[in-house]
Amino acid sequence: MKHLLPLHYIDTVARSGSIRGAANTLAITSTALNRRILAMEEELGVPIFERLPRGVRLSTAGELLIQHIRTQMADMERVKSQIADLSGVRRGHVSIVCGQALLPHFMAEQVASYRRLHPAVTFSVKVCDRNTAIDQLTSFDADLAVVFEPMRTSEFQPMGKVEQSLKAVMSRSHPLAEKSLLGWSDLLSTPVALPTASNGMRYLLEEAMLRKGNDLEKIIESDSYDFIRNYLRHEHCISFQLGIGLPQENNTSEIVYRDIDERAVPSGDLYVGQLKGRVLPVAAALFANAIVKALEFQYVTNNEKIA
Amino acid sequence: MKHLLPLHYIDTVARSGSIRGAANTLAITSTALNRRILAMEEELGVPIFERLPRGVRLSTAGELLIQHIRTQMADMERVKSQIADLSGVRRGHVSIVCGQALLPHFMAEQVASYRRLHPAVTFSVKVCDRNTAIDQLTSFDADLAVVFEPMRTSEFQPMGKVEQSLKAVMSRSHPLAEKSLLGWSDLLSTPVALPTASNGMRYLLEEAMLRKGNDLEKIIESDSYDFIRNYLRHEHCISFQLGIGLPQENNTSEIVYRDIDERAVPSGDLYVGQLKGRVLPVAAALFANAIVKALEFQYVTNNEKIA
DNA sequence: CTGATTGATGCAATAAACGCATCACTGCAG
DNA sequence: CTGCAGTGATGCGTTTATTGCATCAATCAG
Repeated sequence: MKHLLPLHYIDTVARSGSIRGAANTLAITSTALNRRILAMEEELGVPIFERLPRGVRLSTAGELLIQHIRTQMADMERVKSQIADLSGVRRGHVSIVCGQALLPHFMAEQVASYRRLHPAVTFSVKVCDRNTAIDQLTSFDADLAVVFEPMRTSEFQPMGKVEQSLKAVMSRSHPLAEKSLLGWSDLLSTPVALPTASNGMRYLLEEAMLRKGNDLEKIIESDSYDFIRNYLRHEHCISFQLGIGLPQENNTSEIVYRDIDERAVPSGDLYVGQLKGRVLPVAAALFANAIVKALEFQYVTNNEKIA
Repeated sequence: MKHLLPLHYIDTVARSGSIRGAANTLAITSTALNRRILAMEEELGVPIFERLPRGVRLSTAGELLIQHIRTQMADMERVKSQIADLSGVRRGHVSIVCGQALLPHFMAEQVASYRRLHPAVTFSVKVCDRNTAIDQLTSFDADLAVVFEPMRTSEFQPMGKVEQSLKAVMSRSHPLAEKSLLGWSDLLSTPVALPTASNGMRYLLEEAMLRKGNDLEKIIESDSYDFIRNYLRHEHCISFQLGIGLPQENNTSEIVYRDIDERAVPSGDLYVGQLKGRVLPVAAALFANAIVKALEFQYVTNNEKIA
């Protein structure tokens, strides 16, 4: 959309923190970009950016403006999506942020099955912790967020939730692999590898430790589940995973998953949500419905397994 | 704002119903305007307007787009207002629609006293019935609406309300002028001049007639209070007015106002409100607060008079 | 049919945007 | 302190996009 090109320019400068840098990514010269910004500030009557010796930074007025700009750009996408929708083709782009736990199996399946129905819809799926997830929503970089135990904030509007209990992950040769249900004392008896503090699971575990009054033996901390899972094969320790992140069958694998007693570590809530007050593009709204449905189904089958 | 000039063009064409007509009001040639629209439709992939033999009309896609455009333009005004606000000067423009009853005294006082505080704020005050008031809000032609007994709709978001009882208006020489409180039988005993059906007072009266089972003797119907008030001097009949529409003192006037028994015609609610979900410009929001306060005060003094 | 009105289009004139080279300024490393 | 690398601002010639005029095809009222 041509008319909001100037807005896109400003957005890029705000993100890049420098006019020249933004001009580079926008594939225009810095002079052109600089002049457009000067013209915009002229129109507005106040500077949008503060000029620093090493670039620019949004002024207070710029903060107000950039929020408007991002809202408008996102809303234009929604309108285009709705227009495309009423001409029959369901097209558009859905941008999702979610925790690592969901990515490998659940999200991949969901995206794939949605794209089977609507091949014209494209996706971008980004991994991030629950703090930045909210930021991504407010800056309109993401349409949907799927996060475990999200921070309480007025910006986040839940569209669905499902309870998720933690599972213990360990090598098949680990002594605790003998048991099918692990208690708190079991968890204390072995070293553990944990995700980083911004992770929702970590939050649940910290809370459990606080409540029980004794700490787990943390030997590894990493933001990569892959790394942790591989490490489990080298040393006898355990780690954790959400039920939804488990592969379907694990009979042959070297890595096994075991349930944890609810009384040891309480289960937490997995939320699907969007930015509060925003009207989502058609494709994003429909996909959100789909994963909420899928989560509810997963919840039911989970409970059946328990029962 | 230059970047939303194309949007303003489309809006004007939509309102005017013809490209040439819109080009005329925009002070450009129809060629230029036509081409901008063609370019926009090209970008969008679908036509915005249906081409009729005698002009153009919004297509379905155009309806979606025009709503976005009006939202965007109004929101830009809000941002500009907020930016102006943080640089100290409180400037901006407030557009109000309200029923006839409020205009002559109440609204004039309110606008005047607000402008005494903030001379940089300009006003436009339009009179319309309660149906079109909502339309004016949804099309962003008005920021605020002050209406009596508004239509129930999800678009209207009340910000304050005050109960208003009807007063009877008549010539000083009218027989009923002797009494200080009029009952239903009094109203039946004389011809009446009524506002048109879209008026809120009329709605209350129709409801009262329906409930009582007998009709008032309607001899005049007009959408001009001025006309009705003048007519009262030529024929012995009565009309109605809201308490808030009364002049402060009426001792010397040829026209007098009398209370009506609540049991005859129940009082209705006067609402101040805005478009649901909209964030108002600073000036409009502050002015809304001011008149809500003023209405509450008026309500209190009214009740004191009654007590 | 005739005249008036509508939106679309080819072509030349105009206005806006762009890119290059350069300046003035700041902070950092030597 | 000095030179260097990085930043945003500015003058000028060129390129691109936009505008306006004249005109066409289609439609409708009388």
